[in-house]
Amino acid sequence: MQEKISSQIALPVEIDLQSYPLFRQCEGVFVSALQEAARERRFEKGQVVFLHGDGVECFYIIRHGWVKLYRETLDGTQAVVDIFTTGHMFGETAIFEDGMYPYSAEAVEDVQVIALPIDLLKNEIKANNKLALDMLCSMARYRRRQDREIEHRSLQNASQRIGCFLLRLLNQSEDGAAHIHLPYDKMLVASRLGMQPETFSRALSRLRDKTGIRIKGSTVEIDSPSQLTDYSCMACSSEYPCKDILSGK
Amino acid sequence: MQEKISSQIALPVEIDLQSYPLFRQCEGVFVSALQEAARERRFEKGQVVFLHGDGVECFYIIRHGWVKLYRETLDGTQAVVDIFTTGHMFGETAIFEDGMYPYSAEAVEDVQVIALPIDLLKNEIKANNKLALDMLCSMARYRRRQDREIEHRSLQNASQRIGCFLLRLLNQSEDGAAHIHLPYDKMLVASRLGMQPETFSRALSRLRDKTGIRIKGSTVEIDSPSQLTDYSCMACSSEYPCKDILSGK
DNA sequence: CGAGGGTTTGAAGTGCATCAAATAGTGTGG
DNA sequence: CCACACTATTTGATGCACTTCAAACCCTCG
Repeated sequence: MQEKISSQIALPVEIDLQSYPLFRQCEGVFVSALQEAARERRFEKGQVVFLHGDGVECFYIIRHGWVKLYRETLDGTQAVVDIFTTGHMFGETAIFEDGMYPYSAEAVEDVQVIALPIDLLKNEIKANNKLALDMLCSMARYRRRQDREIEHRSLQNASQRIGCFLLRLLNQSEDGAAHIHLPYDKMLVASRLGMQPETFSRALSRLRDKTGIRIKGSTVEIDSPSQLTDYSCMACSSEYPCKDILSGK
Repeated sequence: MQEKISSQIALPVEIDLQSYPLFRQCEGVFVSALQEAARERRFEKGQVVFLHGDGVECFYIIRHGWVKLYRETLDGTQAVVDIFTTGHMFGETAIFEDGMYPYSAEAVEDVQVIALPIDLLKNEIKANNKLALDMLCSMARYRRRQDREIEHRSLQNASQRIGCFLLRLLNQSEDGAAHIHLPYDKMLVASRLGMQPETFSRALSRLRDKTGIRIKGSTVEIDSPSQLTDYSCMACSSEYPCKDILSGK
């Protein structure tokens, strides 16, 4: 399934970097240098953006589409680290690694990204304290997310994890919209939540029976979100109900 | 088991802060301000250092003993986030939280810590780019650890997790010492690894049978560490054999 | 010695994974 | 627009790993 194709389009691109939280406070010189170096690249579904261990030159901002970050064990099992979409940045933490990406990245569907040279970021962080602070905040946010992830994996059962996942999608859509659309196919949701597709299917049915949600294909209708939190957040140590940490980009 | 006793000793204390990686590059003024504000506190086994959600005033450096960081769910289950000993720092990430500790801390055995006012650190990070960079590195290190933790919990079985834990203890003792002592009681090791004490006991026996280690009470003798890596690192996506990330303080 | 924890062992239950097969859904070419 | 191919999803059956409950053992310390 993984193909590495080097014939991606890499064109200069117009982009308002200062609309991204990390660069909001940055000075014009740095931002214009970044903007000048920015290149648009497109990847088709299944294409690999970079592989774990590749030498690092760029970090990426997603303009459109979905990308999954994953790692592989010696025996070939794939562990999905995370799945990102529009507005999210990835690969930037390689600054603190020894020049290698800490995971692989693959387009989950056709995706359009901005590639930015990581050296520029690295140097600016060294020189610009505000950027360093923003980066610290962003890493702290990520850290909270990871902490919660670890907890969820050990304390929540499959149905509760799905419920929690749905609740976070609810939070992201401004209003508490009563029906939400799964962002990508169920197999991928399953791997994001660390379970098998079969388990996902069964766990989702169980969740339906317990919380009165309705499922039509990849759409989920939720009449009473509180019933969902009651069930899902029971085994979670976060504040009740769970505040969305995911949305931080 | 949790008692909150406010009658801890809090005495001024002499300490060479610059021997800690985070402060190595810091200027004299800041370091002496910190040193002046440093207070020694002792906690007996089972005593609570702070609770999740407490207002944050201090962060801590462990001088001697063991502290566990944990969170609790609504139904009272305790999830051990981590267990730290001499030289480690904890509570400092509260800088990026909204004035609350993100977990609770409890002395696992009698422990001696240095309490330092977190405001000083917060202000210095804002002013001192080098400190911010060191903090970034430290968070990146933590992040790698967490990433690996998530992976281990989903890909390794109980015996492999124990094997991995032992290997990290081996790395920490400079030579590849052939026998190591469990740092705290088995119940706690079990919860650190996210399993039940009974599971730990059984999994350790299985590990013994598979890798030829010998177990005498809380001492483990390892003749061939390579046999241990062969078995434990099989299900892990890190470089083989697993490099120690834990040791970063 | 005896009480009380930590640790081990046994038996039974639960949840998820795995393998296998049926079904639904999607896109393709005719 | 239909039939076909292919993939995603669901369902069933079974197995394994870990948990849970219970009891025995062991160790330490008063």
